[in-house]
Amino acid sequence: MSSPVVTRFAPSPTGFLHIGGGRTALFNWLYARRTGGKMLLRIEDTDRERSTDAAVAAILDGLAWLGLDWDGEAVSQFSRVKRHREVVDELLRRGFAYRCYCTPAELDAMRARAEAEKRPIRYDGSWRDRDPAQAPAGVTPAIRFKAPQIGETIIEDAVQGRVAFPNKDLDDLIILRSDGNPTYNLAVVADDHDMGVTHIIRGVDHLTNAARQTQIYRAMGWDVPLMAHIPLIHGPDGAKLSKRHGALGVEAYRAMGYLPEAMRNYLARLGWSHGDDEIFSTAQMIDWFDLDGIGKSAARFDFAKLENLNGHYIRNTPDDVLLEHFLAFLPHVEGGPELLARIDAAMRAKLLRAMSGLKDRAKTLVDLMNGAKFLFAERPLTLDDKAAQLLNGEGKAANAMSLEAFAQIGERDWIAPRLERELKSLAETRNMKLGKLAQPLRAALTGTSTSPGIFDVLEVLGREESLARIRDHSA
RNA sequence: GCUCCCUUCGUCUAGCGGCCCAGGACGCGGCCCUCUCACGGCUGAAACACGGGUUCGAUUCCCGUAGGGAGCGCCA
Repeated sequence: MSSPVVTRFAPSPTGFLHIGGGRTALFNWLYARRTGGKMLLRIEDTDRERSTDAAVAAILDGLAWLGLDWDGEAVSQFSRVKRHREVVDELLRRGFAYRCYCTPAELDAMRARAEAEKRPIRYDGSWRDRDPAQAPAGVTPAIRFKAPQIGETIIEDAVQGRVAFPNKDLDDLIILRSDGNPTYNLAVVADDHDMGVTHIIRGVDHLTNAARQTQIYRAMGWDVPLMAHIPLIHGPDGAKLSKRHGALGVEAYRAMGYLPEAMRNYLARLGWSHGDDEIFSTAQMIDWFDLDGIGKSAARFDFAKLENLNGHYIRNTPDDVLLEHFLAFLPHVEGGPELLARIDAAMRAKLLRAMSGLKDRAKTLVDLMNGAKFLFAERPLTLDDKAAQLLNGEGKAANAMSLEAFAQIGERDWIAPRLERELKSLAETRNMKLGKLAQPLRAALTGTSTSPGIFDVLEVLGREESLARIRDHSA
């Protein structure tokens, strides 16, 4: 009976939850779900200068939108500084740490010198074995970890495989700042150990940290959790995903009209695979997820594929559920709140009836919003270029014919199949192609050249509004 | 500069020595369907970075080269 899996997601609250962080969270969540374990959330806020409450809120909001939850309360790393200091003290007692009286300025100089001489940039260990009696007066020391200097530190990584770091390349890192606050690598080890974390899944940018952390675990005599360092996500151009290129917060993807389940599917497929499967539900994802399906190379973010996937999910979401998604989305998009304010019970009913026609043509909720605009439009409709072109003399004449035919249909019979029969028979008697009648109608009814099926448009708009819009543009 | 990692169609990937003159998906081209746009169906172009080994046999294993990435803070 092996112990239950405990994973954790540990973002630092210095900004929004970016897409790479979202995927890391997803992988941790999937692995915990898959194994029946837990996923913990820890906010790495030991950098008091840069951590903000707003960022914490943004991260929680991002996770909630992605549909990822965690077990227990979110832990603030900063709240655990006492314990971190205890660990540092123990390391000191055991001879695995020492006081370093170098000032930041001296360290900068050391780095600059190393760089100029093209030597590796490392702390020279000047206080490692120096007698503390030589400590300069008035300088509060930082505490450094006394790292092994020979041999190598091996990481058995579930994704990267066996990775060896020569110990001579890993210098004595600071574990407690001169102001008495712990640094990241120390805090992470103490917390992961105390929280019972069994599996650490995070970005490869932490791989070197993994080696240093392993040394601290060993010094403390603690078990090293299993690590899985997942590759990074690159921008469409292959460069690092920076704020300039698409390292957007997940809320930006919400505003672009993507559905959380499409996002989950896309993110899971980016760097992880289960054979040739492309589209899978969250339940399937949980069922299939495992660490050895994760690749080692970085992946580029491809909006075209995300869009395609999103379109799939939009089309396959039931109309009423999709309407709820749509309504929840509106507050986040430009022009959305204004639209939302105009949605009363009647408009809601119209949207629901139009939904099946609308969703087949939408790849994002933004498309859905644009597609639904004709429902909100007021007469006289403004026409786009193509619509205006369709409403030339010939188009208007066609509309006049359609108008005459439709006018004979009563309110009660104003349903798509009946309207379709009417227009088709009109086209037949006049020996016209249906398109010659339908396109001018579409232009008059929606102000555009593309829309859901014309008979559905007529039905949703209703008899009175439809006839009026056609009349506006008939000769 | 030093350490570590990566390299299959434009992109995401399957492949874990013969099933591969390399499969799927997105994107792109063509055809069909059709009231528009989508959807859908069919179809086409498109890749094992390069060079050496190992092996009866390499996309798969090893070593170089080239290219890319990550890390090298009293940041996380």
